[in-house]
Amino acid sequence: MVLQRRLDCESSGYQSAVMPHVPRSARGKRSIRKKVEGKPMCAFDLLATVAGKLLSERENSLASCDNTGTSDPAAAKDTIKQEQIDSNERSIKFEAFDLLSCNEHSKSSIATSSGPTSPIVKSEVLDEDAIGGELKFIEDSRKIGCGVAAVAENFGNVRLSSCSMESHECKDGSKKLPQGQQQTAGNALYRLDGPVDLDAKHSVLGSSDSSVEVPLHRNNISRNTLLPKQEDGMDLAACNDDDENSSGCTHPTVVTNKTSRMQHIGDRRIRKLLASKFWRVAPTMLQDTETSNYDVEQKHALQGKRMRYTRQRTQRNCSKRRKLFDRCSQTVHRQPQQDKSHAMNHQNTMRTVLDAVTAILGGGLCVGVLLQGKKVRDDNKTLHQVGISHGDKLDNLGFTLEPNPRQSPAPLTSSEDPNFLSIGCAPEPLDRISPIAPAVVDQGGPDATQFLQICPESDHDSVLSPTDAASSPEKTKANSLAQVAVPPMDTEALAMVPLRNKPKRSEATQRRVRRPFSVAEVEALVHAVEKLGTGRWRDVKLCAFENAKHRTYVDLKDKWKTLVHTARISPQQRRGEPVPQELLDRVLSAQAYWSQQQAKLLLKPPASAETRLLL
DNA sequence: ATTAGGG
DNA sequence: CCCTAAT
Repeated sequence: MVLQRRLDCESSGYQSAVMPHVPRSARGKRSIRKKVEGKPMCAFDLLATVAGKLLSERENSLASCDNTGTSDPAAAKDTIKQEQIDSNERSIKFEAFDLLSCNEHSKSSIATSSGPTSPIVKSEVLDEDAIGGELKFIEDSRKIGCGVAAVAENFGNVRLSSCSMESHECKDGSKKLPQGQQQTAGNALYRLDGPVDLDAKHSVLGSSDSSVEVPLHRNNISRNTLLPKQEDGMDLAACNDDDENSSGCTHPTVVTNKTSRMQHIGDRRIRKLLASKFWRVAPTMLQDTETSNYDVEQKHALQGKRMRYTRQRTQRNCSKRRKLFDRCSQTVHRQPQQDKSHAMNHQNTMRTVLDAVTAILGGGLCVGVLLQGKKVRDDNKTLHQVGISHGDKLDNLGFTLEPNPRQSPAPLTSSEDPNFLSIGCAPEPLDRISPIAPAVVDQGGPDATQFLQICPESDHDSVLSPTDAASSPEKTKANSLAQVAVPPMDTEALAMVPLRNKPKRSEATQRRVRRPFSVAEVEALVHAVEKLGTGRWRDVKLCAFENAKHRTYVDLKDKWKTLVHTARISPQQRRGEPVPQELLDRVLSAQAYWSQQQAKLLLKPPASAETRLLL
């Protein structure tokens, strides 16, 4: 069309005006971190406390009633004893993956006492190329989720202490962990979906270095959970709060806008499926007692819309489960991390604990916690807020058991969707590996070669270039291996243990994780808008962000909006990664130009015929 | 599904 | 980023 011609950015006559800064209320939540003193009790501590009491009591009652529950707490105790010896301390440092993936004995004991055991699903994972020669393993999902129970069962002897998500905590260099510990933090995460050999695991823990295990299943994690798929050697601790979506890995490349819209839509539809199906799995793996998704953000839950839920695809899943992870799981516990760990523990809410216990009990029982005789009502309160800390005597804690009104058995949906696997195993959907024409889309503008196509980040950080697409054997390999339609165990799946009877907001919609635009992305956006205009966001998306799955056209439109705003305010008022002034100037120019064009069109549409002829 | 705008 | 109305 007429407007398609390249924009001449010169002399738009627009002068940057310093606009009053409008504070954004929505911002900064993330940066608010409570400072904690003392030793707050974390969710798992309380969990162990309550669960221990509950389980022992339950056991007693079951035993008296004669049952088939041939529980074998001995095994669990053995394990813990060993740990105790190793640690040579009064209290045991227990890692999240220990809790959640330990021995089967405890699991079976729980399962037998609370109903039929869940069907066992296996996941097979292989990811060699990306990691550089790692092992393949098979694991039983039933091994998951038993640790808490095991610990709880043995609570009489053991006191748990746990810690927090180190790798997600780091926000800047100052918070960086020493090298060795970064590794360990990574281990904690990766090993969550790793083999379930307790002894071996502990030996690893005991040693100061365990680099061997670090890279395990990076792909799986990155897709299913939070860790970004990066080239190996990625510094876990270097990731910021948005680690799982670090957008800095955008690799713009010259590419032809070849993909048809049809394909685009189809792809999206598949991703929708993935997004929705994925959620049914994790709960199933753990207990067939409770289902529904944990509602993380109540605020949005009520207004949750189907589209909103599905649209966000894996990314959303990531963030959702990530949050759960933050609440419920921990990672390696080491001296220098104690403070931070406790800070995180503070954010464990009562609900976290209660839900976990409830899930463990599995029987239709609802657990409540009594603190000094008074029932803790607000589940959303932090343990600290409620007044529970390590300093307190555990005697102050009590519990209640109530019949659970709603017991909805989880549908064991181990998806049949072959694509389902691509989330966890396949590095890339096949439709993304299509060959790419060498031609460059441009009308011959001066910076034709600069036209950017933002490439997928969340899935595969590599640039989608012809060479890249050509040499990607791991893709087919991963796909071929992806025979079992079950996502690999991952940290977040484990963290999904705590489930709540949540009638409304069944979708548990959650805000997407924030993924700031990189300069490269801005560049691409600006370029595309310069060419296409400000009213064709779908085209902009297709043109410059075709492969950036996490950028919707709405995102691009919004980004443009903020870019315009940013360009108009003084540099001092700007935040985040600084955008080159040159880009901002182009933003203003393009904005002015296309606004003008729009105005012209509105003013004199009748003359259009003649105008076209002239042009 | 897209676009446009307010929040 | 989210939410929605209007296309």
